[in-house]
Amino acid sequence: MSQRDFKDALYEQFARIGHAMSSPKRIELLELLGQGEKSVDALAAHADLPVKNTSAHLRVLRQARLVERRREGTYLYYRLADDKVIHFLKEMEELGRIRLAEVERVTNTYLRSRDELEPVTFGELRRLLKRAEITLIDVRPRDEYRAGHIPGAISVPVAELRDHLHKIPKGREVIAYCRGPYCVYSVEAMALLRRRGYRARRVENGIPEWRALGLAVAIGE
Amino acid sequence: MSQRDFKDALYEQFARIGHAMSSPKRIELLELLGQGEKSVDALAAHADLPVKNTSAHLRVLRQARLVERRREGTYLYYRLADDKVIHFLKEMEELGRIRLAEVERVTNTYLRSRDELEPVTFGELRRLLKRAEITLIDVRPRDEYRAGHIPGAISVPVAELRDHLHKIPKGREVIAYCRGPYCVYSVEAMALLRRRGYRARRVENGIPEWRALGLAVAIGE
DNA sequence: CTATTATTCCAATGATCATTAGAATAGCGC
DNA sequence: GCGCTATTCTAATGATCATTGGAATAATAG
Repeated sequence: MSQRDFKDALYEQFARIGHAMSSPKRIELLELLGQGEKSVDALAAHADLPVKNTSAHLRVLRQARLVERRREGTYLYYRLADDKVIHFLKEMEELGRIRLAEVERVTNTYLRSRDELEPVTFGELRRLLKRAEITLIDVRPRDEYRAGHIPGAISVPVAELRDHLHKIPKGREVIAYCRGPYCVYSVEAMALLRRRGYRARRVENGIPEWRALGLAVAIGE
Repeated sequence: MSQRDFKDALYEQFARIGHAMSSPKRIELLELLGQGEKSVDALAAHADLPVKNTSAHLRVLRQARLVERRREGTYLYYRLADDKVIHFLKEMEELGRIRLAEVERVTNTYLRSRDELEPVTFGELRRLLKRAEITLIDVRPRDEYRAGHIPGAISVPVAELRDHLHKIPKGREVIAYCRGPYCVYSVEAMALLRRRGYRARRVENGIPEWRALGLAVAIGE
């Protein structure tokens, strides 16, 4: 084997990972899997894709060894193969944020200027939780809450928020978190709460980032 | 703008970075640029590509804002746009190493079993350098040495090693380093030195990794 | 201004990929 | 065994990409 062949073979293997990350839909699927394991069906629904299509993308991710799966009855549940995958994805997004002005532009267009949202950092959140001064709500779908949430948070999926406001006391500040920095659930939740007279803010990051820092995660109801 | 449009636009931006990393040759080019800035010409020679082709790949990398360039006379010199790029590349390779058994296989085929090489870690290298017990040689091309090398190393490009053995004292152990963990220069250098009766080892990582750790780099001759 | 060198742009080719229809599989309950 | 559901596999389509020949550009030297 020549030196050239060796290099070619080596870089080709690395490129498999790049290739897996070269499709917007595959990135979205990985991001969703960062919230916890999910069936093909559920992934398809969240990513707005036909199941067939989702299956094809998962195949590519599986070939790059980024995801694994397990069977339960007729369902196949996919999960990230390693914590490193989320870590890598976050690095990629940070590089995007730094290098690509378009990311900032797109984000500002939809989320308004980020600063207007007065996001809460994890550090501040932990201080506030310790003093028990706030109500922390997890506005993701309930199964994602079950798969892992910040200790002390209560589950109020954004779709049910309007009907469950009675669960949330008015005197205390409400802090919402969801999937991550680009997830809109907490933005929507915050807007609704403020309209109803609550003091409300959102956390700037989500569960995958919380996990990546090695912070404790509560599981189940 | 709907939530769906927002997500699509956002993930499409991130996918630009994945796409840039989805070609083996582009990864090789980034790796080369991790050694220091280089002309299209030089990149083409190192990567074993036609200049035209190299130019096209650099175009893609430039569109993803991973590289920048500067003109000097009729030459264009490309460089990495940010230290984060190398950092990201290294993350990708680590994920590859963990996830892709093929990488191990390819590596072992060419470099023999890695363990046989008795690689020196950066930690050990620094201890040995402090005690001045070894001769440290940089076996990369001379321009890469000039662009940045480990303080205390002397430049002996692997191609010239055979004719410059007189520069290297026989009593002390010789340690060689090159571009990184998959670079074969130091492996070749080590083999030659051992045949000639030297005690020789190689460093397990290279300059990009040294830089990524924030360690001091010497520039020039 | 012309010639020369390094590089890019344009356009066309073939290769690879995403998507999607239709057939096939795997597990389950009967 | 049969029917049902979730998912995958196979194959074909069109879209995108890498590659490459030929023309164009940009800087320099004469």
